[in-house]
Amino acid sequence: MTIDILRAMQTAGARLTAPRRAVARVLGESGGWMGAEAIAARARRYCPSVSLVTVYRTLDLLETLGVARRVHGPTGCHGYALATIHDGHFVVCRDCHQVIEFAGCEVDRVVRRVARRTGFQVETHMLELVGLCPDCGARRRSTRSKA
Amino acid sequence: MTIDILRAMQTAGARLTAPRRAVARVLGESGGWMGAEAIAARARRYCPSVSLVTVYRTLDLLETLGVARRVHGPTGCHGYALATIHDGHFVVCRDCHQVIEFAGCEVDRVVRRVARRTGFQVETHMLELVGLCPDCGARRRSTRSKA
DNA sequence: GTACTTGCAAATAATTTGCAAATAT
DNA sequence: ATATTTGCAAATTATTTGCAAGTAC
Repeated sequence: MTIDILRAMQTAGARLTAPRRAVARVLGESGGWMGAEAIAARARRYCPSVSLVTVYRTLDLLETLGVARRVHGPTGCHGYALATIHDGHFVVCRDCHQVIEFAGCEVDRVVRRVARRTGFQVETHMLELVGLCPDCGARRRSTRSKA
Repeated sequence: MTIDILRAMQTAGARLTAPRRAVARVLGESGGWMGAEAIAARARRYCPSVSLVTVYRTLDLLETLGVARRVHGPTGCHGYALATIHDGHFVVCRDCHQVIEFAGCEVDRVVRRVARRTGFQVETHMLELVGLCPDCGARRRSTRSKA
């Protein structure tokens, strides 16, 4: 996980600095998405001096390299998650922020159909599913039954 | 178009004020998405005093009523467009901002498949296609061939 | 008449930029 | 050695809120 991120940066000719390693590690260790502020807070475990600004810059870099992807909450708030599938999308849990990736090809059919019907030359698309992960779903059900 | 928006507000028990009529009209006349600032500017044609704050508030209302929908540009900037299909999605032109809706049922299959595979209980999803509309696509092609 | 709306000004939130000092290669 | 990267402070952008005055019903 983390290693892949570091390798991607290195391959791209970016320097492997302590702040960047820290952000990569945080993203690699998290099984979900995190906001910039949270990433910065957590990254300070590994690089105490890291600033929020650098986190933003690093996230930009990682997004460009395709190893991290933006998560758009329904409310508009942004976060980032590790991207391991090329051109994938996320299902995100609204409770615990866990994310699971799925391949973009699952929607390609829809994209092609809409493109043909509308005459649009579709270049990109954003898709994100939001709901409850199995754990949070189960927790909710048991909590509700107790009430 | 515009009438439908007014009717929806009325049905919901919201008051039909001049600012709201103006925003509704702007959205109804636009064949694409517009940002809050642009909507405010245009709405002043019909209600000179309308403020940006009220535009935001009205857009919130219209979104709640389901007659307008948020458009999430790839860069994160937000806009709004008229929503005529229940639970639909947009294809948006990155040049002229034109939007065309398509039905949500086109992606339901994908959503169900991913839900089953991941065990997530999917509640909502966001999908947006971005590209060039037929006109802008043609314009680009002819411009490029001249160069 | 009354509850809902508006507009102003100010607050908030999230992200970006200029620039000198620090550092990976 | 040098070009890249960092952190600070300040700027920007987008949106929200408190509140008194205005208005639809």
